[in-house]
Amino acid sequence: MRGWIFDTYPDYQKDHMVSWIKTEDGVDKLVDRKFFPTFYVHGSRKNLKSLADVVSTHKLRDLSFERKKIKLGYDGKFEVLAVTPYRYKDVKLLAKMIDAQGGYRDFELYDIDIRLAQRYLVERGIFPMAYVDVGNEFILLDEQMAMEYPLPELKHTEIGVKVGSANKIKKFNDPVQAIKVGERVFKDADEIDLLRGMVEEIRLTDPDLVYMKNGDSFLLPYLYNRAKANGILDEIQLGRERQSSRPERSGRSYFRYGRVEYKPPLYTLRGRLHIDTGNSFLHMESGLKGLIELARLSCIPVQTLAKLSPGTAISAMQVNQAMKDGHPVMWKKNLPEDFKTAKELMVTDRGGFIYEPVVGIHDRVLELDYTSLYPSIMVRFNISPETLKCRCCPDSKIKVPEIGYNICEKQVGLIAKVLKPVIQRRMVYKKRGKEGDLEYKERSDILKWLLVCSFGYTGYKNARYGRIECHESITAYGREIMLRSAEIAERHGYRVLHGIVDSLWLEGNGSPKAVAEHLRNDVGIPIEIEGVYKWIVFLPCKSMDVGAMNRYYGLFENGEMKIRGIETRRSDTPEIVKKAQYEMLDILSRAENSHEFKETIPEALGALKVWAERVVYGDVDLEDLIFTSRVSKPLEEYAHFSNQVAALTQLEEHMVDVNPGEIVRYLLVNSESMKASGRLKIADLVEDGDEYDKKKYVEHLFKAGESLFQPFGYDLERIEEEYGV
DNA sequence: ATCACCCGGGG
DNA sequence: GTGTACGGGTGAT
Repeated sequence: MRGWIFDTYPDYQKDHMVSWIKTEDGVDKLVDRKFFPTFYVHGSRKNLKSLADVVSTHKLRDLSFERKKIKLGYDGKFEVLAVTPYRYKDVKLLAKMIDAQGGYRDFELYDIDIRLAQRYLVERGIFPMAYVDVGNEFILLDEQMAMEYPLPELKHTEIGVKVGSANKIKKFNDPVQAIKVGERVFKDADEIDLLRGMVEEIRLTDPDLVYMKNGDSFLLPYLYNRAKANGILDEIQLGRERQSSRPERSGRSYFRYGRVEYKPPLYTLRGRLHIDTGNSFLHMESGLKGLIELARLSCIPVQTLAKLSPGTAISAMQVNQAMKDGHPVMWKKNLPEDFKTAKELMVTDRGGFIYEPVVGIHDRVLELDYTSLYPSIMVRFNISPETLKCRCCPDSKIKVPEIGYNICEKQVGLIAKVLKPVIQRRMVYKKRGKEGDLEYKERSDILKWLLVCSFGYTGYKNARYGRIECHESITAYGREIMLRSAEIAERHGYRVLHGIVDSLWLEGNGSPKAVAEHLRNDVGIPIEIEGVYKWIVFLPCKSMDVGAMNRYYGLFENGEMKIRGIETRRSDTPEIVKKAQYEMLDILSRAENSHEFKETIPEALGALKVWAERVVYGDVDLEDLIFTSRVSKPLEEYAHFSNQVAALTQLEEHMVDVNPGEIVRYLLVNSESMKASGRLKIADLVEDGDEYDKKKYVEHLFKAGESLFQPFGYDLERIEEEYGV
C-alpha cells in the first residue's frame, strides 16, 4: 500500500503508535505495536548502580547500562542507565520519580520530554505527509528535505454552530439552534436530530480536514456537552473512529513573557485533522500548505502542529537534529511556551542595535531591513551552545566582536545545521511565491515565522538549546553589522533617522538600490528595501519629549501605509477609535510630502470631530464602542477597581467563569462609577438604546488624534478646545 | 506622584 | 521545585 503519512499519535491506553495513511482511494489506519521509547539517566557510577536496583522493582520492558553521547558537540560516550518503561505513560512518571530520588541533583535525564509521535517518526526515519510504501515496515518514497513533493488531495469541510441562548452570552448549557457542515444546514428540528444530522453528514462526506472556528475553545466541548445533555454522547463521532469526548490536554492558564495566557483544552480527531481556524497561529499565518511544509521539517504531525507555536516547531527541529546526530536530549523542565520576536526580545534586553528616532515628520525616507539578520548571523558565524567557547578551538580565528569569545572551527553547530536549510528554502519559496504561486507563499510565510522566532529560542536561557552567551554573541554581531551598515549608508549620502535591531530609516538623496547593493556585498547577509516613504512621522513618548522606539506611521511611495504602536494597532482599542484614527490616516495619505501633510492636519481633525459628534448624538453602532481586554488573574486577586474588575464582577453575577488569560468585552457606561453595574455593561448583554459614557469615548477619540499629531503642536487640550463638541 | 495593569504578531 | 522582559500606554489611589 502506498500513501501519505496523514497523522501519527500514540495510544496511551493500548501502548501502541497509530498512523493514518492517506491513499489514492481512502484512508487506512496502521498500528505499530513495536515502538517502546527508552530514556537515559546519567550520574555517578555508584548512584546509577543503586538507582538500577530501585528502578528494577518496577515493571519494565528493559533496563541496561549503555554508553551514550550525552554531551552536545562532543563524541565521547558516558555511562548511562537505559530505561524502557512498560507503558508509554510511565516515561514521565518514572523520570519524575528518578529525579526526586536523586534529590533533583544527582541525575541528568535524557529523552524524557520529546513528543512520542515526533520521536517515533524520527526513529522510523519517516515524517508527516511523507509519501511511503507500507508493508511490514515503512519504505520512504520521499525525501524530507525535498523542495518539491507530491501531496494528496485532501477533502475538507467546515463546521459552524448557532447557539440558541437567551442573551448573547453563549453558555455550554444553551441548546443548539442550528449546525452548518460545509454547505448543509441543519435547523428547525429537535436538538438530537441536529446533532445526529451533523454526525451523519460528516460520515457521508468523509472529509480529511475539519475546520472549526474556535473548535477547541468552544465548539467541540460545547457539542459534546449538548450531546451528553441529550443522552447521545456516544453517538458523537466526528473522526474516522470512535474516540473519547475528553480533550487531549485540559485547558490551563499560564504565565508567558510577563502576562497570563489561557490555552483552551485541545481536541484532536482520529483519522481526520481538526484545525481550529480561530486559534491556530501557524494556520492563520500560512495556511494548510505552510503547516504541511513545517510538519515535514519538524516531524510534528499536522493536526498537532496546528495547535503549536513557531517556537515549539523550531525547538522540535533542534531536538530532531540532536537525535539524528546520536545525542540523547536533555530533559528540560518548564520550557517557555511561546515565542517572542527578535525585535521584542532585543529592544528590551538592550542587546540590539538602537538609534533613537528623530521625532517629527521626514520626507523621502528609505527603510532598509535585514530580513533574517539573527538567523543569518547564527549560520554564518556558527553560533550554537556547543560551538561557542568550545574547548577544541581556543585559538579559533572566529572571535565574537566586543566580547572575544572563540567559536568552533572544526564542526558545524546544531543551530546552524537546523537553520541553514530553513533560510535557503525560505529564499527559494519567497521568490516563487512572489511569482504568484500561493502554495509557495504559504511555505515561505511559515518559514519566516520559524526564523523570526529562532533567535528567541537560542538566546533564551530557558530554551532547550539556549545559552546566554549565544544571545550576547548574536547581538554583538548584530550591532557590528548595523553600525557598519549605517556608516556605509552615510557614505551614500544618507543620514540615519532611526534604527532598531535589523531595520534602518534613512533620509537623503542617495540611490536606494545602490546602497542596498553595497550593503549586500559588504555584509554578505540579505538586505531588503522595505520601501521609500513619501513621508514618515516618528512619534515621541506622550509623557516625555523623547522619541518612542516603536511608534510611527508613514506613507510609502506605492500608497500603502505602515503604522506601528498607536491605537489602531492595539487589540484593546474600541472599534470606533480605530475607525476614526484610520479615517484620519486615510485623509493624511493624500499628502505627498511633509508640507502637504501639515496642511491636511485640520481636515483630519475635522473628520475626528465628526466621529465625536456621532458619539455625542448617539449615532453610533454600540458594537463599535466595545472595549476588549484580557484579564490576568481571578477577580479576587485584583487590587484596584479597574474596568476588568467591573467586567469580571458582572460576569460572575451571570455565572460566567473567566479564566486568567481570557478576554472580557464591555461597553463603558460611566467611567466614574465605582459600582460594577454602573461602570460598564458586558458586551453580550448590551441592547439597542443603551446609554454609554459619551465624555469618555470622546476623550478616547481625541487621544487618538493626539497620538498622531502631538509633534505638530496638537495635544489633547488643544484638540478639545478647537474640535470639541 | 506613584502604583496597578494591559499590549505587543497579522487580518 | 521554581522564575518569568520591558517600554509604552491608561487609569486608580
